[in-house]
Amino acid sequence: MYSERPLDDRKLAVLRAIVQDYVGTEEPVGSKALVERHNLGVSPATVRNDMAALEEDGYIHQPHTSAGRIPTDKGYRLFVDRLAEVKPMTAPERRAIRHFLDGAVDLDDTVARTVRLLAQLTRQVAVVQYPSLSRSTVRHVELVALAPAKVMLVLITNTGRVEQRMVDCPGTVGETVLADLRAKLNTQAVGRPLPEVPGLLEDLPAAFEPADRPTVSTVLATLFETLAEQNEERIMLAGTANLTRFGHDFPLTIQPVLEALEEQVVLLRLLGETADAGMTVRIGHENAYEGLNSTSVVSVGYGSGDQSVAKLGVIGPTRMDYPGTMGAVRAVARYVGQILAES
Amino acid sequence: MYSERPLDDRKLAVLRAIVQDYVGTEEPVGSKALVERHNLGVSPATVRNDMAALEEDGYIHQPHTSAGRIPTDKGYRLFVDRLAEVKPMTAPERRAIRHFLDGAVDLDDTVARTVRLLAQLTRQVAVVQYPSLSRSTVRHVELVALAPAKVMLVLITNTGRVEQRMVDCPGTVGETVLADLRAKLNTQAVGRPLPEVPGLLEDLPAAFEPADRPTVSTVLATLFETLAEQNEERIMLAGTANLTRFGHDFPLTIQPVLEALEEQVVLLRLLGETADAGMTVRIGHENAYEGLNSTSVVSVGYGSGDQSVAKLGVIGPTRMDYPGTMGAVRAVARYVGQILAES
DNA sequence: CCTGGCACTCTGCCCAGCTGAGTGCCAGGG
DNA sequence: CCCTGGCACTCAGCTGGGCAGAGTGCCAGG
Repeated sequence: MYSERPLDDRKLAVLRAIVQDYVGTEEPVGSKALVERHNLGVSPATVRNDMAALEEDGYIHQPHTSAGRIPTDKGYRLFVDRLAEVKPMTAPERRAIRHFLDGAVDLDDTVARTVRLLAQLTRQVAVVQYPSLSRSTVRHVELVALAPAKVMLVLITNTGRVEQRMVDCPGTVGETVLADLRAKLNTQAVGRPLPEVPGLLEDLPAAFEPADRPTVSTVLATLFETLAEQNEERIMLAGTANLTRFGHDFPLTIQPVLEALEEQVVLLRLLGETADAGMTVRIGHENAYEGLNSTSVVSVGYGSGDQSVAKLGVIGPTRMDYPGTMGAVRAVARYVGQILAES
Repeated sequence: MYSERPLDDRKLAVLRAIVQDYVGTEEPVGSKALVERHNLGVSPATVRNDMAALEEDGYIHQPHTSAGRIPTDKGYRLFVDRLAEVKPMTAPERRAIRHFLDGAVDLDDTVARTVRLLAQLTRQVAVVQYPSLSRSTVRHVELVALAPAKVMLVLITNTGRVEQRMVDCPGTVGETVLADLRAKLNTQAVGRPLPEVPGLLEDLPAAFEPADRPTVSTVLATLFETLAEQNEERIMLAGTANLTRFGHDFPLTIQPVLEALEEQVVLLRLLGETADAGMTVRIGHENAYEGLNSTSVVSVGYGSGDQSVAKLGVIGPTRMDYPGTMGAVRAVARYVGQILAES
């Protein structure tokens, strides 16, 4: 890479204007239109020179001679990093968000409302990850005998998530043993982060009669399995209908995106790349997944306290309203966090 | 409506050939191409006469003069009712279905696998409704004291579905009362269909000490609420990426469909219109929901025994391979039923 | 009742020409 | 040294005419 001259303020202003106009009109923007719409204080000819410089540096691009300019991924990147301010939600908007999310009755409902809200606010595709097991703590463990040798194990986390598994025991399970195990499990595990639990319970079978140990071990094994099942991470989607407003060249753009959205794995990885703190914006080719090369992903972690337990975000065309989208994503994440903390 | 002459066999054969060709090529089919591809044993001119008759009766339609014919909704309807045989799955296909579904570990997984499988087999959008509470029976009810006045209620159905609710009780709940209530609930409700349960338990508070009755009533109220929550019916979707192969005239066709797919309510109503027994095919305008006017829905009930507990189906363009789609839908429904019955 | 022949009607495509937007470059002025 | 107005140039997109091909409807004859 050869060294680039630093861009002076006016060139930055021109780039900002180009991004704003292009996002608004979806059409390549020319020098004349630019000076008319923005008070740049210079003539079109001057703007043209700046544009030529911006193009040489790779911030904008011309679809063909005698067309206006379009920002490149690099241009959007600069815009996001240095030229745009996250647009805060207005007070009524905040109230509406708050109100909408407050109506939720359980975790499923909270996530469902969040994802719909986000899709509606940004008019793009919204993605919300369920609070992941790995960063939650145990609220309660319950054991229920369903049949002589069949026990149901229920794990409840502090985020309100409930996981249940059937356990087939090696022999009949006495109610007293079950009660004992239940009590011990809860005393030792409640309040602890999920990943720590296996270590804490390792020696539990030793506290039981030798005859009961196989049963205890079986139950523990299932519990550990449940705890470890990272791949059980779930995701909820909304706003796919907004894809139709993506661009004019349809099937080509939309199909890979729809395919990506069907793959939980892809979405999880996508959200996984979100930095733990602060908002992450991945523009166009910055996305590892090829099908999303012409989309941008704005994502952020959310959590019930200071720590983030899961991620959420939106997926839209690279040509999106970054300040507005980022504002909406941030606001929604903040409120979901509050809701989770309260419940 | 004026009386229509009965269509003779050859006209029916012509209609069948038109449907088959159009489904294959996606292009209006003309008389010459028809006689070449199918052994109709007559000349194009004759076919033309038949086509004119079919058109007059509204079974086919000409986009413009000097174009071939396209089946109308009415044409597809006749085809489905009288001309098509459900295409059974081949033995290897059946094995693959069986094998794929057998790998499921719980209800969520079963539904997820089913919907993906269906989408893949039909290359269309697949919809699967979770086994609904209303037709299931109670397998177990569990009560867990989480805090002095906080009880968790867990309801498990014979289809493997688990619903849990938090109950805030009016006062501290003693463990003995809870155990008593738990026992009574299970004795009276297990094995009963969900809708019957409220009637059976109505008088339960009377069996307790007056002091405990408010608690018992509160728990019961929550239980009944859970039972009644029909709107909790959930649906899983897959194969939306297949929408891109829908037609050439893109955004217009696809957008209303995507919007419909986002609305659980619409999907539920759609599946709700499925007849309880046998397969239902709704073609084009036969769909009540306007956005799906250019799509067909093939749906069927499935269940763990003789009775259907939920519905599943696919949504595709009216121009779809009906015999193949119907075969796939029927086969998948049958196997899911078996899986549910076994678990 | 079927068939071959024929005239007719369209759509889709190609080509040419025009228009307009937008550019790059240059010479002149603050 | 940077900005500006002017000017020639390029090229996508639209328009209109002309052409080819597919497909039809109708008719008279077997």
